[in-house]
Amino acid sequence: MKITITDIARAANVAKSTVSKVLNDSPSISAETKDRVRKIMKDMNYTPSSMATRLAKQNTFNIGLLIDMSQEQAYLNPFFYNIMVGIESAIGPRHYDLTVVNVQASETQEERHYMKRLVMSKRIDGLITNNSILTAEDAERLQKLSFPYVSMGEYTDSEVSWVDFDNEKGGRMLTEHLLSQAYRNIAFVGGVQGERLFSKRFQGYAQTLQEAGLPLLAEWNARGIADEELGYREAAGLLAQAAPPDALVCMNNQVAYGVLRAAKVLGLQVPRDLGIATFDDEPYSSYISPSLTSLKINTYELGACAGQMVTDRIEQPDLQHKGVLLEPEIIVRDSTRRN
Amino acid sequence: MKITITDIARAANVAKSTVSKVLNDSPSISAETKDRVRKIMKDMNYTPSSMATRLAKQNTFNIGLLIDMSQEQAYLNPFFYNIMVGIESAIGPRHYDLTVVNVQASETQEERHYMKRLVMSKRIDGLITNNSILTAEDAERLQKLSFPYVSMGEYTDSEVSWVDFDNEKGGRMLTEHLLSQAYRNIAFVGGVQGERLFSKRFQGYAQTLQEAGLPLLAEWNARGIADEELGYREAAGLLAQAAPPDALVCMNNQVAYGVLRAAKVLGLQVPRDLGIATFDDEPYSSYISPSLTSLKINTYELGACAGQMVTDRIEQPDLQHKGVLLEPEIIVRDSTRRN
DNA sequence: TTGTATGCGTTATCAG
DNA sequence: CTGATAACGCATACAA
Repeated sequence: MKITITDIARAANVAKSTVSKVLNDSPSISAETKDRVRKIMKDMNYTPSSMATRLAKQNTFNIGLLIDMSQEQAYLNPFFYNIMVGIESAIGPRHYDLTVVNVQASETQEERHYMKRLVMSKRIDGLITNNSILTAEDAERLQKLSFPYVSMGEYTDSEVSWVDFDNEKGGRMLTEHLLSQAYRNIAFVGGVQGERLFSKRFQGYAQTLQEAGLPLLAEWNARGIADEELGYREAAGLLAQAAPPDALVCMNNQVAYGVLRAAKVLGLQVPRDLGIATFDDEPYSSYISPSLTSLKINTYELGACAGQMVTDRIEQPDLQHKGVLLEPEIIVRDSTRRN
Repeated sequence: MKITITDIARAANVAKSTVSKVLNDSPSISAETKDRVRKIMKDMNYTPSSMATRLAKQNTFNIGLLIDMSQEQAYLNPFFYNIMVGIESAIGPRHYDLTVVNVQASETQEERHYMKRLVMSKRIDGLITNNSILTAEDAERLQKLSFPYVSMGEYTDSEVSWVDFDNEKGGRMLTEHLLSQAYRNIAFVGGVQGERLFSKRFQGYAQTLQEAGLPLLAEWNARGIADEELGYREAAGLLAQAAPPDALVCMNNQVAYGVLRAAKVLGLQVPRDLGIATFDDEPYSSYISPSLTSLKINTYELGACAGQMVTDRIEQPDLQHKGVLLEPEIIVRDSTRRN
């Protein structure tokens, strides 16, 4: 037997509208009435129905976070928890909830498409996604609806609000650090040609080498899905050459683990014979032996920024789209420290 | 300019109620009418408002997942993503969404208590939480409301539906494995006395030793917050004794990392001089050197089970409460392999 | 300052 | 098989 605004109105001998105004702390209600009604609400243990409020107010105070859960090893998954906490830290205080939604490849079927399920049916007020999920087509549809959304991951194709880490700068930082440690033959391992994430990272690496007047040997540019196996295979190949590299920049930690294994098998001392620096500072990088020099991205900050941006756009619909680049941080550990 | 059920009714020359019945595929509507109305819905790009549907149907098709995001190193956090995917795999096909909610310690304030915010205001139809968040008091309140909820983590205090891994059996499995590798002086490192999780794990360890007729030396039962630092400190202490242990069961991976560090500092060979087996198989256990023998819990399965249970309870309110114990799996790696 | 009437977009209960 | 009308619980313009 649930109690509604009508019950409160009856008990307080006022109109429903008066109770509603008390709920919303309207300035046009006397202090006495407010106190009296509030006391009754408390006594009767009344909580307004969010469904009714939402229908009347035409908003949900709910943010959707899109994830493709079928990609088990996707770029951001190991950091997912921190991202989520970051988002929550930004939207929670503004009274938004976070709904996590699975977007499978099977979603191509009209029926279950998230656009219909979430956006058109008004299940959420705003959307956070990443650029691997949000197609250009969907971005356009969202814009036509002027629906607030933010992409985690740079987005250049169209007018989109996004936040990302400066991967190009990250490539520079890792490479410059290796140069400072007197490594001179530096290769880049992992990453699929054409992939945005790879392109940026590689670009930073390549530019730094060029500016230092060092060669960029084509055969060192190994490419493939960035996992442990690739790291091992490519490193083994590179290090068996006549003039092998003396340092490697790895696309991610998995690749670095593979590289490390290859170095062990070949009897190379890290960091003496081979320097290893990697993108992404996974929680256990420091427990690996030798501990890995890596590029830390503050995933909490990434989420917080995305949450901030999406609520901003909800509350100020005419806001200009913008992209935000966050600064990475290099964590120097044993795998490159040879001074 | 959004279109509603009224627009469709007008365009199709039928009553709103007829359109509603078409939406719900009511058997009392002729096939012709259905086809005609559906075509118009498609032409006009109509999607029903979930807010209105929810208000009318009095349900939300939304499951809440409670997390205390302030506990950064909480037990389940590293596995959070998998748990979430597991939950989604169970509730998604049943058309439920997942809302992740932050429950801070500050929640003690009446105002923002999740009970009011989520349950009383009918923002969700069911709740998944873990036993470190759900107080006995709240459990009782939920029961009085006969609100569907499931605890991840064993729950003995009251009538609660829960799912957990068999931590006692896990303790047995790790200890039995160490015995099979001819270790005889086995200590247990990490865990706070009185903590449910620790008690179960320790119990399995202790019983196995007892059954093998081996002593359980009190001074080896180190206790404290289970992190890397504790692992290092306690292991260093234990291994400096006159009759040091030849194997350690670790409360979690962090502890094991600390133990490993201590062994290195003391110049002990793992696994020859010291066997190390640990609870929880974090993703990078296998990259550690030596790779860690660990107890893997299938976190996806844990989430899937919780999701299954909560939707079952939503759809069958009179279901009996029950507890489910899932089987862990031991992954034998180098840190204990000395045969 | 408070009350009345109407709207939010569906579903559900009856008639017809 | 279809339609009119009343819920669902709250918000809001307009009156009083």
